[in-house]
Amino acid sequence: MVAIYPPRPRNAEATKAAIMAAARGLFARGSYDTVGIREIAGEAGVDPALVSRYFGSKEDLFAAVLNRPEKIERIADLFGGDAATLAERTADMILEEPGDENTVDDFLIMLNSIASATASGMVRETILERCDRPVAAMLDGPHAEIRARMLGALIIGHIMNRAMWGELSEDPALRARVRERIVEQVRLSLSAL
Amino acid sequence: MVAIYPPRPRNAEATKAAIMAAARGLFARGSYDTVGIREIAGEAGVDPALVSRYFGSKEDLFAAVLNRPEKIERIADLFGGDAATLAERTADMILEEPGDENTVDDFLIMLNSIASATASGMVRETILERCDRPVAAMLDGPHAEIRARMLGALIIGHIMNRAMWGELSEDPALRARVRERIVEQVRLSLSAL
DNA sequence: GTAGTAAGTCAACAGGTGATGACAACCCTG
DNA sequence: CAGGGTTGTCATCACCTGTTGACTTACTAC
Repeated sequence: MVAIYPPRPRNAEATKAAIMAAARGLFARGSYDTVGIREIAGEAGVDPALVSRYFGSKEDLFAAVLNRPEKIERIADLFGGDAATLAERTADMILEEPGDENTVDDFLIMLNSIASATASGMVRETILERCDRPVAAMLDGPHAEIRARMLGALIIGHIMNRAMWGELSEDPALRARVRERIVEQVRLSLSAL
Repeated sequence: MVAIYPPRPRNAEATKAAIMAAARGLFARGSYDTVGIREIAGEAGVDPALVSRYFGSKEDLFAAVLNRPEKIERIADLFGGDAATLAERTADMILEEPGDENTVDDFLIMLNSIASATASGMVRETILERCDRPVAAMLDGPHAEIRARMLGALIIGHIMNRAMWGELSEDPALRARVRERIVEQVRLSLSAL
């Protein structure tokens, strides 16, 4: 027996949001090239044609995901706050619990598609503007750029590591030790002269 | 470079090698999904059909690139040597000069394709077997696995950083300072408890 | 020189991709 | 009720992908 659902409520706003959410989730687990429009539409429960209709092209959709206001705000909070607690904030972000609105996913979306011919430009620009520049601006002292990049390398590494192998550990005590070490690493990177 | 005259010497071994070299170079700059067989063949100056003929499938070709003996040996040297100088070796690898036979490229091939549906499994296995396991075996003390992973994160981050933004700096003095800092970072990661 | 085989070439295939335009259902306004 | 604009559906296009099989060319052994 097949349940008959109402075809789909005619609600453009909700449809757009569903597409966006599906794209976000899929782009965080695959890359720009591996994730298809039909796959996104299927995950969102929407006709594939609507993706093109509402977002123009796949490229535009990816750009929209990259520039989601929630993401931009979250990253601005992370890199624009107090310099004294940057290391702690960074470590907490890296060890963040999985969830729907996850900063780690925002980074994964960028990192997973950095080798894509189409998306790499956008990704690079976004990282430069949203991450490197704010961090470099926050740091004082010589070679702020290089120190910002070394922090960037650390974050990239830990996030890809986590994506590859899952959470580091479920033991809270061990997690606390790992967090401490990450904080130390970040501090060291930020003081790199 | 490929001589266009005479048309092409009938030499299966050289052809295979040319394909392999082209694939290696392209996979280090793009991902498994973005690099096509026609592109590889073009770069090697070879008919696309020969790629399938000599390597079976694109997947098999990628696996062959992943398991190149030179690469395996290089990585084994890096992670299998003396634990006391591991930090220095790692830093030198990260700051390696560009070249044809570059360890950084070997890592990039793996990292760029880690989000590919087809290649990610191979890549994960390779990293686990060739990097994580040797490092964990080399370390003694508690939680060798986690410490190996933290070193892995560091390497991944620095290599992706370098691929994104190019060499850190051309000033030799600055490079030396950066190297020092990386050595410190690696030491810290290896001692993470 | 000639057969046999290795090496390279070419055209085509099935399948998948992003994108489009015509159509149908719906809702809100008059 | 009738209109128009919005929202969703469907079939299809042109293109690109990996792969294959039939063909031609070159080399080697007899």
